Amino acid sequence: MVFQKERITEIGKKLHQAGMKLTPQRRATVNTLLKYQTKHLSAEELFTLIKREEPEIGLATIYRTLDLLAELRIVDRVTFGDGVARYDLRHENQQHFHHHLLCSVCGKVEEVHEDLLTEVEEVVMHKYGFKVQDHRLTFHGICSTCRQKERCLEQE
Amino acid sequence: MVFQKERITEIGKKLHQAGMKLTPQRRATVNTLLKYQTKHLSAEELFTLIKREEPEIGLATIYRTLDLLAELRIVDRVTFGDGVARYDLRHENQQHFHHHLLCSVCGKVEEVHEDLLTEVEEVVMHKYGFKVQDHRLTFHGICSTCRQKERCLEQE
DNA sequence: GTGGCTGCAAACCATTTGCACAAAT
DNA sequence: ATTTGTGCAAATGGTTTGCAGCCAC
Repeated sequence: MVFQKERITEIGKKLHQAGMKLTPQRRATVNTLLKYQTKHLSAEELFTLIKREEPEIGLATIYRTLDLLAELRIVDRVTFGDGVARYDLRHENQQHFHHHLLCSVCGKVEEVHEDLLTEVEEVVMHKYGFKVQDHRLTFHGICSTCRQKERCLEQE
Repeated sequence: MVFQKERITEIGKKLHQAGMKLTPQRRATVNTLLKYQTKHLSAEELFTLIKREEPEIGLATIYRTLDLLAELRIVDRVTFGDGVARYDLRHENQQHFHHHLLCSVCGKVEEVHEDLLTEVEEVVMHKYGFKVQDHRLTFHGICSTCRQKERCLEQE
């Protein structure tokens, strides 16, 4: 990760603008989020990973940091229907939140970074007078890997 | 609601097909879901309402009924980011789940019943090899009412 | 020394589960 | 009789909160 350092500095700036500090705990949290970008980790999972870097950290601090980062729109909270919140780093300059493909066979979550919804949002604006600021889109279905496996089994 | 009775009978059939009964408690639950179709009620909210019809009912029964109805794809569980699950009746013959417009000012949730995503699902299929079975789409933004209010304030 | 930040433990609260009893077939 | 469903109370588990101490400016 070449960009990691600058990304953290940049996040540090955002924090300072909001009158807050980039403490070691927060740094470690952001670090871990960066390192496991597409993994959709829960607070508990993050806890385990962050401890390696910052062994004294408490789970509550992580929740508080994530709340903070969410408010500053640095991360987004996602839920996939199990009762656990997961945290995704918002990509830089990414205006809208990315989408997810949730495989109902293996549980894997893929990310889709194309926007795809510009037209749909036009419709929502014109037909419903609703000014879209953000969205959450998750497709449930079968991922390519699982589909291939299914085909193999059929051929037996 | 003219259609309510037949809708319940139909749901009763689905239950029987799965080897289960349409008990008074379940009937009351479905009734209430029908009555408050677009309200996105939580289990607790449903509990209060269902009690009017079936005062002896326990909250656990409602959770169990909702699980059952969700498995039979009669209702869908939705979450809007507060940690509470809400339950929406799936419309008859509706292949895909409807979308939601969540107003960040007043908190109101509107429903959008047009599909809107057929093209997007094509892309997901071809580019990612992902076979879509269902989706969850929520737009966050400002509803028409709140936008009008904002405009009035600006003019002062 | 004031204000934000932290760790810990306790509290919270939506949901689930165990169990003994009831209803239906 | 066996299976399915129910109400109640207790347990669960992710998340939040209160608080005393800590750190930086």
